Amino acid sequence: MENSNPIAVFTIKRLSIYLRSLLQLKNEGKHYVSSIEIAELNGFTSAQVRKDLSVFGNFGVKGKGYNIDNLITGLNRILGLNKKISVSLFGLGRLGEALLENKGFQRQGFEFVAIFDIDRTKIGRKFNNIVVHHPDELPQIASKLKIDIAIVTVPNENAKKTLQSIVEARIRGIFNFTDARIQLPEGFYMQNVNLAGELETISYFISQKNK
Amino acid sequence: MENSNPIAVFTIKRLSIYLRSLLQLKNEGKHYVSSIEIAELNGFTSAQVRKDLSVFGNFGVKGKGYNIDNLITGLNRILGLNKKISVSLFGLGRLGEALLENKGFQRQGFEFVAIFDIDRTKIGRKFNNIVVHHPDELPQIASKLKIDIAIVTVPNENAKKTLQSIVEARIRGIFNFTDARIQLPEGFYMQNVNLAGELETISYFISQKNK
DNA sequence: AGTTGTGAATCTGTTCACAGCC
DNA sequence: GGCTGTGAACAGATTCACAACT
Repeated sequence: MENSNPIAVFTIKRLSIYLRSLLQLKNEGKHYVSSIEIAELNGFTSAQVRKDLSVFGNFGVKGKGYNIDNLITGLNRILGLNKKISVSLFGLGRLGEALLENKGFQRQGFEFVAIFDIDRTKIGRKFNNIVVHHPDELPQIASKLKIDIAIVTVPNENAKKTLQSIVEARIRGIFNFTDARIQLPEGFYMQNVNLAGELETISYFISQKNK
Repeated sequence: MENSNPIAVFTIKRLSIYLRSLLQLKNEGKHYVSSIEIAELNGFTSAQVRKDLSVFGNFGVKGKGYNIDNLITGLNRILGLNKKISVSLFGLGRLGEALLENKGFQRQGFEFVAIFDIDRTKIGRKFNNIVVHHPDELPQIASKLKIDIAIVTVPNENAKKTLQSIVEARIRGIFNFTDARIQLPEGFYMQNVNLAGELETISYFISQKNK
C-alpha cells in the first residue's frame, strides 16, 4: 500500500496533525480512538481521517477504532521520525534563534547540528552548544556531518545564493522562510513559509467582512 | 466581479506572491509585465495568473500585459493593504519578538499596536516602543484601540484560552502559531501555522527517497 | 451496535485552448 | 503578432454511503 502513487502533501500535513492529537490522547490515558474523535479534535471529517490513514495500511479495528500506541508508532515511522533527523540553520537572526529553541522541534526527533551566518561577530560563537560557521564552510561540514534538513531564515538579498549552496551540498529537505524560489532536483523537497503573505491573506478576509 | 462567490484562500495567497514580484519588477524600472513572466518568476502557469487576476476585474491590456503600477494599486486595495492594519501580539517569547521585528510585516501597512504576555517581568516594559500588558487587560485595550489582527505565539497550555479571549474582544483576524484550534464565529478568519508539522512533512518527503 | 476501509459521487482547483482585443 | 479573459475540459481532493468486520 505504502508505495502506490505519490502521496499528497495535504495528506502528510494532516498525518502530523493526527499524530499531535494522538500524543495528547495518550497523555490523557486513552488507549483507543475513533476516526470521529480525531476528526472533531481538528475540524476534519471522519471520512478524511480514515482515508488518510488507509493509504498507509490497515491501522484500525472495525467497530473499535484505532489503537493509539500502534497508530503513534505507525505515524512516526511513516513520517520518518523514528530516526534522528539532523537539521541545520542558515541565518541566525531573531527568527533563526526562535526556531533553534522551538520546543515543538525538539519534541520530535529533530536535532540541530550546524548553524551558518555571515556575521563575523557570530562566527565561532556557540548557540545552544552549536558553533556558528561561515556558509563558505558548508561543503566541508556537509561532507563530514550528515545534514538532512536546512532551515533558511537569511535576508532575501542572500537567499537565492544560500538555497543554491544548500542544494549543492545535497541537503535534500529545505524549510524556506525567504521570498526566494529555486528549481529543485529530483528527490529534494522544499517547504516555503511566507509570513508576510499569511498576514496579507488575513488582511484580505477581514477587509471583506467590513462592508 | 468582486462580489460573486467566496474567493479561494489559494487565490489570495497567490495574489500576495504576485504583489511581491510586482514590487520587485517596479524596482527594476519595468512598467508592463505579462502573465507569462509573473508565472515564471513564481513557478505557476500563466493561465493560473490570468484566472486569479480576472476574478477581481480586468487589469490587463490584451496584447500588452499588465501595467505594473495599476496592478500593484489594485492588489493592495484587494488585500486591504491600502489602510493601516493594527496588529497585536500575544506571547512575547523568542518567536513573538522575531515577528515584532519582521521586516516583511513593516514593509506593508501592518503596525503593531499592542503586546500581551503573562510574564510579570515583561509587563509594563516597552518593546519596539509598545508597552506590554497582561492579557486580562485585553477587553479594555481592545475597546479603546481598534485591533484588526492578533498574532498568537503563547505556549500551547495557554493557547485555547488566549484564542477565546481574542474572539471575545472581537479581533477578527488571527495568526495562530499554537496547536490549539477553536470554532470561529462568522466574519472571523484564522490562519494556522504549524512549524513542527512543516518539518515533519519535510521529513516524510526526504525519507521516501532514501530507498 | 459500532466503526473501519473504500469505491463512487461530488466538489474544488487547475489547465487548456481559443475568441476577442490591442 | 501577442497577450488577455474565460468557458470547457481535466485533475485532484473530499465526502458519501455502505459492505465487511468485531
